[in-house]
Amino acid sequence: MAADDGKRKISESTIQRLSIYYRVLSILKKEDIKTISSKELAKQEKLTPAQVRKDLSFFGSFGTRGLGYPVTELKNRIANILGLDREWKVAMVGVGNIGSALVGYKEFQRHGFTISMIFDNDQRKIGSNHKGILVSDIANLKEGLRENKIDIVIIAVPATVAQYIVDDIVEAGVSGILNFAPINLKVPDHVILRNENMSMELEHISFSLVNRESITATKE
Amino acid sequence: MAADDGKRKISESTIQRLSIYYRVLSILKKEDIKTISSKELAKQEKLTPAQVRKDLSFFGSFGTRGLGYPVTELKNRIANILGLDREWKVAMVGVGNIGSALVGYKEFQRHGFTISMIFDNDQRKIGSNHKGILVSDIANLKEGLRENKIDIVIIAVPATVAQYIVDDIVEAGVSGILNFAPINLKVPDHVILRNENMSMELEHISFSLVNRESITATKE
DNA sequence: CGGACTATGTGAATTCATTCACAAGTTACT
DNA sequence: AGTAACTTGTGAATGAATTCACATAGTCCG
Ligand SMILES: NC(=O)c1ccc[n+]([C@@H]2O[C@H](COP(=O)([O-])OP(=O)(O)OC[C@H]3O[C@@H](n4cnc5c(N)ncnc54)[C@H](O)[C@@H]3O)[C@@H](O)[C@H]2O)c1
Ligand SMILES: NC(=O)c1ccc[n+]([C@@H]2O[C@H](COP(=O)([O-])OP(=O)(O)OC[C@H]3O[C@@H](n4cnc5c(N)ncnc54)[C@H](O)[C@@H]3O)[C@@H](O)[C@H]2O)c1
Repeated sequence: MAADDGKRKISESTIQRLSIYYRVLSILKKEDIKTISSKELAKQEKLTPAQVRKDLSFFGSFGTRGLGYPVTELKNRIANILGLDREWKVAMVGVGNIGSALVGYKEFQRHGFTISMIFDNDQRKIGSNHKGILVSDIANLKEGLRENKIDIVIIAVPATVAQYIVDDIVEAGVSGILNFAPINLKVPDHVILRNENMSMELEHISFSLVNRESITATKE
Repeated sequence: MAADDGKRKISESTIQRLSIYYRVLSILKKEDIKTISSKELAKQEKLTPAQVRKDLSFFGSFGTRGLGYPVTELKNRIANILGLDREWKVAMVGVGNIGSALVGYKEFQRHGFTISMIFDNDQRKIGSNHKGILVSDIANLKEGLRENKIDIVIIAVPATVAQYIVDDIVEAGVSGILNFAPINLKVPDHVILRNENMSMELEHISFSLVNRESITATKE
């Protein structure tokens, strides 16, 4: 039977959870644990066993009844599903506060995302080295992305210029974008765009705090 | 009728969207636009008008039929719902790569989140200044949080020590935590914990890229 | 002031996601 | 080999979120 790569519709949340399983499995593997049941896997991350099994079942059946899932095998299989069994070439655009923090982030490399190019428009930065990567002139963005066959671009420039840059990135044929600017970028349908908006996370916290303040609300 | 603060169950996604509406409304206000319809508001962010109206309807009815929503009023109301009409006292724990980027992030301040304390365990950093904030010794974490009545803590320390620090934070009575370490932290039910996991976002992108590669997949 | 138009607010219908519950496969032990 | 104990994989049931569709209420302009 051919590789299982139909066009099933996988929900956003299932994808998120696959990442979570992957992380847990990596740890289990390091601890030299050979198998894990859906029950255990679920407990670690406050999910339900049924959910774990259902998520995995979308992609095949990897477990052994009565025993559980083989850790290493499942980890590899999830890596394959998530596309972590290959190297992704990543470029960073904007190497200011957040950009330079991210360039040095080990976790990316560990999951197969290699940042190999950096672009900026600041003359003082262009030509300099950041963690061993030469900062290129933003003027060369399109050619640079094409020549280096970049798969994914991380946007870490001010919101005001982000759309222009995204347009170039799309024109250069890149179809994966991770955006840190707090703005809704417009991209064609075939481009995968994800946004990381930290203010929104804080706002979620403040909402939750406000809407449960009653717990401690002793009048005055 | 008294302030509308029942215990309705608002979905995660509605809360996220409120943040989005808030951002759009802020821009509209700056552009001096007085009213906006659910249709327009939806279009800006690729949502449906019905969804906008439904989201807002959970909290009351702010619109005018035939006209739309009054921008300033709605913005203020959402600010109130999200708890952005007050100041939140925030502390940063760990001022390395990501921690120091975040300390200087203007957007937080603009939404009412004021970072007023920083903790670290690195002797070279303790006592120094980061964007005008004195770096305190992590040993003083609990007292510091209590004395300064910190509402929310941002965790930007290595994953290996994050849980210990969270335990202290919880003991200190803080009930909002934004975590950047790629680890599942355990907190009591009354504590609001949100995780920001950037690798997961990249993995989401690679998953999507792999699962639609067929589009450009001309065999070799 | 009246009629054409516009847009809200919301039950009802639908779609999507999670949980239940159990038949069936595997282990482990005697 | 037989049996007790586990745990998967998955349809069916439930629950949650989104979308539909329309009655209702306001605007706007001549
Ligand atoms: N600082 C944070 O912690 C943080 C957190 C989340 C999101 N963000 C967002 O990330 C983006 C960058 O934030 P920052 O704090 O790093 O800002 P920054 O000003 O420190 O960095 C921006 C960088 O982009 C470069 N740049 C500006 N215009 C450019 C252009 N046209 N082409 C190429 N490069 C250009 C600048 O030279 C600078 O190096 C902003 O959109 C911000 O809202 C920042
Ligand atoms: N660098 C990034 O772009 C990035 C992105 C996302 C998430 N993260 C996560 O954020 C965390 C920090 O990453 P980083 O790159 O800033 O690392 P870093 O090593 O640059 O910074 C960590 C800081 O925490 C301090 N620290 C260590 N142990 C401590 C303790 N017990 N008490 C108080 N402070 C302590 C260190 O002194 C240092 O200042 C990690 O968990 C990392 O996975 C980093």
